[in-house]
Amino acid sequence: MADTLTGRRRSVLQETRCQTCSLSSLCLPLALEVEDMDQFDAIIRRRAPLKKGEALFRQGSPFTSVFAVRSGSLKQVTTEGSGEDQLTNFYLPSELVGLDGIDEEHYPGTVVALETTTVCEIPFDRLDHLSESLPELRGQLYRSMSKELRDDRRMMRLLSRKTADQRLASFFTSLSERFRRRGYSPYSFRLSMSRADIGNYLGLAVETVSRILGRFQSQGLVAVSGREVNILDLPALTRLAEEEGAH
Amino acid sequence: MADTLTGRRRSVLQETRCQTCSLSSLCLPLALEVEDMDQFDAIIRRRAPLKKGEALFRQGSPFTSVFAVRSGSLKQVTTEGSGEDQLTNFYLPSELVGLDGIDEEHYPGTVVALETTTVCEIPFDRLDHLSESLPELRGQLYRSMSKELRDDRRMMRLLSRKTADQRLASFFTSLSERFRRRGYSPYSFRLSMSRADIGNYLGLAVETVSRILGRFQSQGLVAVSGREVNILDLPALTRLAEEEGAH
DNA sequence: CGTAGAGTTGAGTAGCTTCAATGCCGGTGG
DNA sequence: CCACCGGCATTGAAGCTACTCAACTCTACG
Repeated sequence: MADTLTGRRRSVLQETRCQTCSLSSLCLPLALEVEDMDQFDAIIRRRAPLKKGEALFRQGSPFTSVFAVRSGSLKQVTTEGSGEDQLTNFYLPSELVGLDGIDEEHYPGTVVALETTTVCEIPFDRLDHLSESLPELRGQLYRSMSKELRDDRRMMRLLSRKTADQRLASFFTSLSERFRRRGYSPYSFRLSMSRADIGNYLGLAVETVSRILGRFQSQGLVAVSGREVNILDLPALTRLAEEEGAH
Repeated sequence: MADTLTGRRRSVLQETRCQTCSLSSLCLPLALEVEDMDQFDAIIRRRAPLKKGEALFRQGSPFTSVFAVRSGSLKQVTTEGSGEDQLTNFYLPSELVGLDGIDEEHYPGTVVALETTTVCEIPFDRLDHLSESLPELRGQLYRSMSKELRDDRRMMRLLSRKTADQRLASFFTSLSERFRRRGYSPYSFRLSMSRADIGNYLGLAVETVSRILGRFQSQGLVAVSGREVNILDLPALTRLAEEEGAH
């Protein structure tokens, strides 16, 4: 009785178990059996929601955990030397944050919530240890990192070969696809990041982002109102994003 | 007797064991004890040397193994859609090739030898299995991937915020550092890649690479003759590479 | 010694940046 | 409740970086 009460209280408070989490089919424990998932569940630490602008962790602080996004979104920002910040990633629900901190023992960038955001904290030493006895978990972890590597390569390609138009088209089609996979509308969504964030991420000046958004709008590709986005012609955007011959 | 003969023949032929490999302090088995290294050694497959221009594997072929570079160098090239190739990485001895193929089950790019090159093939299923019982090996694998993630982020920063001069300065300082760590001269080395490769990698036109090399030379930063490079003022190059405010 | 590919050099230009001014929206205090 | 303020976003004009195109030279290799 005490048990069920506690259980119920916890789950009402923060929907606290992986098994009942709507993201479990996308998240790290994806491949696990029920009893294995319990083990995994046991090492997770829930966190109080982050408010917009709050940091999950800061660049240089000691690496202890990776985090799975439960709701909301975040950005990762790296400050190097004297230079300005570089925004290296946006994170959506079910994605894993902090994997690039494993070697070097500290986080290589600051991760900040773009809106009210909840995350699951997964202490890395315990995750590593558990991955010893759960091959599926280990595999999933390898796959997550590998996927991030491939995404990074795609980003390099974007930054070195694509025009500003193609970059923005890629940005929208990629977001659209990510929303679709998570069960949201791929055509209509709200951007949680500012134009400055988008520009920084894509290697463009804010003004350029703004101008091209305007052009896309007049071409009937998207309808943008502030941070509200409606994708009107996804095929055309996709074509534009993949198009040959930049420069 | 038969045993020792076989052993001797193998080691003469291709210096076949991790324990006698001069790279072991940089390579994957770095953290392993002697007896563990034997286990690791047992799963490695040696390969005939690749000639210049030969592919280690091609984009889209099934992912089976990762490879450790033993000598020589390689480039990774990704062809996407109709667009041109994108060169995403150069690999030097002790570095691990193919980690971005783990998920998706096929290699996301073609890897080609830039000169005569030898590699050790490490079948991934056996590596994964071995990593179950060898935590140090597992940790090293996580760290390798994590490091690659961080390097990618640095590359993104380079591509989106740095001027052509800064990119080339970064390229030289990074190469210099990598040679130094491997026990070669950080000041004098031979480029195994063409100007076109460098340009593709750095997101610059060949002509731009050539022009800036000329300028660096006239500024007394480097002496370049064909593919032979002498770094004359490493501190200045480093300063230039890290310098504030691009664009 | 000749040729093909690699590398250099020059001229003109496109695309994006920078600087500057103005418009819009959402939150806060009177 | 409304007016004001500050940050975010848009728009315009001018400038510069790096690209393209084109011609030429060098170098490696048969």
